[in-house]
Amino acid sequence: MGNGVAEGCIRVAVDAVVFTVMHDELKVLLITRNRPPFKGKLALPGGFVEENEGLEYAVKRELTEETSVKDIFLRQIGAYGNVKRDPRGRVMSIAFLALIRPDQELASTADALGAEWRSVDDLGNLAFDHKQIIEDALKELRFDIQTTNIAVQILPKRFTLTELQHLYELVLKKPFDKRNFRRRMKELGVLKEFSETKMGGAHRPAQLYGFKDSEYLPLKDRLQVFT
Amino acid sequence: MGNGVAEGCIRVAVDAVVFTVMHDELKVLLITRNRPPFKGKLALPGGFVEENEGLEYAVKRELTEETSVKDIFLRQIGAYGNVKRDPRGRVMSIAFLALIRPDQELASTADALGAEWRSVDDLGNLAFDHKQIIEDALKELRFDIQTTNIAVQILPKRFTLTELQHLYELVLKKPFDKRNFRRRMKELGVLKEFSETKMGGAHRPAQLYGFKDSEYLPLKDRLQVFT
DNA sequence: AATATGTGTGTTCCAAATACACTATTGAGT
DNA sequence: ACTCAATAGTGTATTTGGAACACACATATT
Repeated sequence: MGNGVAEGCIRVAVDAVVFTVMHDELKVLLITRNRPPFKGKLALPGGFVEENEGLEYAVKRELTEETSVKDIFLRQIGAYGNVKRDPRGRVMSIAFLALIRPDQELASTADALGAEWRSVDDLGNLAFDHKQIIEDALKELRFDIQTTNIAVQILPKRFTLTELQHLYELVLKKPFDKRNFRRRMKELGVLKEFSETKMGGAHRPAQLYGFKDSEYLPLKDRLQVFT
Repeated sequence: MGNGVAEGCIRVAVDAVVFTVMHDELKVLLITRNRPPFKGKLALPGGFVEENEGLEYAVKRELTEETSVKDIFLRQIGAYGNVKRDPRGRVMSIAFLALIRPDQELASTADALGAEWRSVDDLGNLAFDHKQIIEDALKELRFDIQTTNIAVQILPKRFTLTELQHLYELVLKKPFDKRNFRRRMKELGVLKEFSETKMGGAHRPAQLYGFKDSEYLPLKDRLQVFT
């Protein structure tokens, strides 16, 4: 300990792990780095936190700067502080998780050579420890989708229960029984039913549903194992 | 963005939320601050991360320096990065959680006016946002005790099932049925039975148990809500 | 009208959670 | 030696909720 002004001063970055579903695959949003280190490699969108901004503000700003994605909900998942994780020197990073609709514009910007959606099963080598961060984020996502209404963020205002089930099956990588899934979802009490139906297919039109709450919300306070 | 060497440079601290159980109460380890800001106030043990040390190393070092508690397991629970959380300027903190045996020596050191155990129900005003951090840590602890073997850290090598149940009841603030508790604990398969019994009381001697694994370990990979 | 696709309801079956009350063993006191 | 107090230890019946499954219904396509 001491009294130095710069004591404990470390460069702090934020990184966003943004998931979506496209073409029946779970995708994560990556950029191609435009600067060393790891120039030309794929990495999570992110960057350094400014002196006068909060972490959540910083990650949203960086995300918009690098991918033009904006106005999304991001949840903090952890701090990565390994001394050697960045070749430039000591840089720690706070990682955030999001799940968004696939219809966002991904503009190229000055800060990155372009953003793209990559399948989580086919990431290749990534810059820094970003592969590890994505793995951790995926675990959090799988947990969150079972215990919060985070699905609000990716689904349109109105969706069918079949679409909802597809999402769950894709994220959790396992099939569900249709009838039981519908029953349980309705019993959770987080959905509202619209009077409209979705026409268009060669089949009976599907009832449309939406979430009652549009903010991130734990479904039950927290899981109880011992009751 | 830019190229400044000090870009994104923020002072980074670590804080330890260390719980134990004493006199049938859940306690948290606090120090009295010896320096401004908040001089004389209670705070979590912690301090600035050095340039060349990892986060976990830093929090262990600070904890030992300030309370002489050492060799314990600490799990990261999150980063606190509010711009205004420290009157000295921009300081963020990474918080860690631990659960330890109550028989540790708490020595006074140069860095703090002494460490003490305080009941979580009677904290009073704390420095910084430490009250919030403790609240969050308590939620994590309640979750962890149900989904990991974190109880290893606080229990002696050998303990009775009644002692184990007391711990759970205290942390989760609810009573359990003795028979169901014992059955489920045994079925979890994380306990081993010793042949010895605990003599001494004016009653039938209790069977002694221990944990098979002594490292922090999720009991099931992660909770499944949708099966 | 036959078919493909998806919706909606009812029933059975099984596993997990819950509720519940007595016996066993020791030490202390007399 | 006997009794009492105190805690350890145990088994079963019932309920509940989820999973699996059968079937009926509605619509658009051909």
